[in-house]
Amino acid sequence: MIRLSSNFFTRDVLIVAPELLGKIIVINDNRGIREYLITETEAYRGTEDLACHACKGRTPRTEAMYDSGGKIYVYLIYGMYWMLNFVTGEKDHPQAALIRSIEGFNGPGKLTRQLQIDKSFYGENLCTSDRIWVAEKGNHVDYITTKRIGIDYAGEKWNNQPWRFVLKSIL
DNA sequence: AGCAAGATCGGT
DNA sequence: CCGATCTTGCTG
Repeated sequence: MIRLSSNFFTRDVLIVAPELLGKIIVINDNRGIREYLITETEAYRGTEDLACHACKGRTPRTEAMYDSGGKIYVYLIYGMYWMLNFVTGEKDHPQAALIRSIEGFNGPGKLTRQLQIDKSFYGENLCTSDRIWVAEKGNHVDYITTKRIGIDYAGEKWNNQPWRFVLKSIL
């Protein structure tokens, strides 16, 4: 398996988010080295996207999304769940792919509990970190797209973008 | 300083 | 359907 480098992540999130399907998140921590297959992602794209946190402007919380692709953007939601995002695109073009599911763990809050992801991963570089990275096996995947989950507040236009990507099968 | 909201989840 | 639980960002 080969670790994905920054040239994978610095492309547009609408390219990167679906391409993350079938890739492997590798975690190296006190429980050893573990591998998890990515099965579901969502794209959050720029200040125009009213579902993207960056639409509210640049704040300390969203700062990581303004970095160049390949960093980690994590935040706590509902006081309980860490959301794991991979920053994509060029510097100062805030975008991120939310990792919604990994094989065996459906749901963005459940997978971070399994991976032991928390605030300490904020800004971490997936291309150089020794505790988390993304690898590929070189297989092709089949997937479907749907609208994104849990963003009704963003209004009809953004709620209806087909920016959720779900792995159907590995070819 | 106070407050409202939230890219969720599990139990009624 | 509803509550848990707490950080963030906005208002005053």
